[in-house]
Amino acid sequence: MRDFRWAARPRQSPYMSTHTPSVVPESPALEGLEARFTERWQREGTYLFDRTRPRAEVYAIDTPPPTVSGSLHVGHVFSYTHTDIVARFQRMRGKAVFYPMGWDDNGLPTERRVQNYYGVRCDPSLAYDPAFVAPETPAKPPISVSRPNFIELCIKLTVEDEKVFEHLWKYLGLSIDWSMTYATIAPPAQRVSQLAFLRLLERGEAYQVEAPTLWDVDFKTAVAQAELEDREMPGAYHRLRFGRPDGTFVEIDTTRPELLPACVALVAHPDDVRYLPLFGQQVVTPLFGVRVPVLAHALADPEKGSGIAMICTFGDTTDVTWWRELRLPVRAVIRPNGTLGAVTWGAPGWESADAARAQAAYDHLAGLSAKKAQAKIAELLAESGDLVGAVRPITHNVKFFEKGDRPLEIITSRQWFIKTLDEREALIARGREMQWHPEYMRTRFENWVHGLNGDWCVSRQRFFGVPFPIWYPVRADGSIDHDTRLVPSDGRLPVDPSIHVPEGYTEGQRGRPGGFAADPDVMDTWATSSVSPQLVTGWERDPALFAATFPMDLRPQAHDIIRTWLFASVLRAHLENGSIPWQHAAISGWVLDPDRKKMSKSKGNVVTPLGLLEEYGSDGVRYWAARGGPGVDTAFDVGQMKVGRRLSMKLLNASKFVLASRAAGAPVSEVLDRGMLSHLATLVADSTRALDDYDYTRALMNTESFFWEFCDDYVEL
RNA sequence: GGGCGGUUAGCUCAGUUGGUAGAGCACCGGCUUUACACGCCGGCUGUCACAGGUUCGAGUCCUGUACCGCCCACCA
Repeated sequence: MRDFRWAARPRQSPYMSTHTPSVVPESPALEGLEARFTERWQREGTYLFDRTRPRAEVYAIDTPPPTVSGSLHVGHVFSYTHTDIVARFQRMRGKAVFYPMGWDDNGLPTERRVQNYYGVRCDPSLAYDPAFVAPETPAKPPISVSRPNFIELCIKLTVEDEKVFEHLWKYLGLSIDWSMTYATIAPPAQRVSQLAFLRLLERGEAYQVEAPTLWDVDFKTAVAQAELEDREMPGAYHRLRFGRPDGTFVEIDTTRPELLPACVALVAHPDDVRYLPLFGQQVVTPLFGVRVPVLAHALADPEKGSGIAMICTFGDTTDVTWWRELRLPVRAVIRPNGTLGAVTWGAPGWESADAARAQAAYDHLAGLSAKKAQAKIAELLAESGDLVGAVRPITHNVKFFEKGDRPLEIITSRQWFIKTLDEREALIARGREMQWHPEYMRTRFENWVHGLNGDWCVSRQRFFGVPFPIWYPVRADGSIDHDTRLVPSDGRLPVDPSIHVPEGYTEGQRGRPGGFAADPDVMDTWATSSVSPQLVTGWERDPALFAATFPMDLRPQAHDIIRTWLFASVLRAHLENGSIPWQHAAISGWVLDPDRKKMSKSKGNVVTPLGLLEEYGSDGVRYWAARGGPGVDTAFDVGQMKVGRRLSMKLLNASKFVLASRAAGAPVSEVLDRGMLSHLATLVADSTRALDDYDYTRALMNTESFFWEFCDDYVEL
């Protein structure tokens, strides 16, 4: 009990105030409590962080900044309630709780929403128009606007979205310090993202390279391994025959015959006796007459298809591995928009035994999407007799960008990467420095780190995000010297290189020979949100605050973004600060609908949270949320919210009774009283232990059980 | 193919070192006119997914299987 005495608190209890007369209402009600307490907490600064306290007395929380352009759903209410329980517990323990809120407004979801909401498209080639005003209703056809204008609209809309979120969080009763709110697109966040990036660059931990990259053909941007998902898609095996020097054929199976013009080799397993005689020989591609070598590589699976595959630049990530390890040339046909580009057969790199025939065949394909080209080339191959047997439909997993609509392609492009592959063991060690709630979530982190197969691609060919603070000199011939980087001094950050000018240059030199060119890309949304611990704790901005709050205590988040946000945050703190970003990672589960499916917008089963809060009371909904332990997926259950609402009413009524009948200052002598107090002491000890262990569910169960006994037995007696 | 969770009353879930199966909701029956009908008291409900094993004793530990969910993988 001693832990809960009022004197131990840094400031007034949120629940008692000398400013409010302690009049016990005639008939207590839940209605209106949210608004009343929101107002009072705001007025009294109840949850303001006390930055005079030393690190040991601080509990710092790295709250997830919700994507404001996304929809609010009960999943948010669920997990943010869990964090709030921890925050309130730590506050009761006497800690100064550092509990800021952020808004994630970067990225594709915002761009998509702005495009639809205003009827605009971003055209980076246009100049900024200060007089531009968005139309009242979405323009049709969409108006093209410059990147700065587009970003203005993104900010305008996200500000509105943030108000809706803030109202919900306040109504829900989250004990956040609203004076420290940040937005991931605002200048302070941009500055930290850019500064941290420049530090990576200085240390050689970020680099730029032109290489095959996973690419979304609709968004026309590179994407990272962490943003991939597999989807089951119909496909079809096509068996193609390649000509051998002796006039016979070798047959290969492929699901992507449209990449035949991009074929650079055939490959089979080195131990595959069927193909031993072929290794080192050359074969000729059908239709295009390209001579390609037959090579051996252990990744080729003798069991799959005919056991020999064509390597194309690039059909999938295995092609990239083969291409790299077997040192093959590039013959790229897929363009960034997903169509087959123009090719001059017979030109260097496109040598053919029969260039005229190759050109004739290819002209049927040029300009088509991969899907249409596939059907067309199947026709052409059938006509030429090079398609063996019938096409065999199958269902297989195809890689998609998680927000994308068409399968990913692999396109060679210039991208920024952060070194991760070399850090794998160090990251796993960092993961072991942290405590995970529940513990088994650590395994997911380790599995992900072990499964990394490349460095982290952090550049995106998009508009609404943090730009790379980089320019390049333009050579006398007008080409861009990507190997020389012009970087701004720290004091100028944040910069937008498409608006600002590198030191020593004038705007008139932009894009001119002898002048400069801006890096056109923005950072991946995770590249910016992964420095949220540094951003909120005042890294390189407020040394005293940083010393008092970093490394932080808690990162609460959902398990589906362990591979993205959590992983990236651990990486950034490891590289930048040589430490873990937080001591504890609390991983919340999902809210499942009654059919045990994840509640999601696409399934149309999302319930608006504010409506629930109004119907059952914030306390009723929080009660339901608190029953879902760390990591545990929890069913959406209004029955439990009703129980929570009843419990809240009971609490008010019992309080009314006790407050109306309390005896002042009398020593406790009755056995009945002493027994109750003894049980209470045990409850407090157990609950404190449970909450220290992030087991708020157990604390709730025990406390609720005690409370009912208190009412039904002790109060009745 | 690899990994991680889960499977306990009609529903939602507890069950901390192995010691006679629990709560809430729902259902049924009573009660209650001043804290609370948003209440109180009582009752009904289980091959603890399945099969082996360890043990005096297994919901709990071990092995395997099935199903559900999630994550991952170099599925031509």
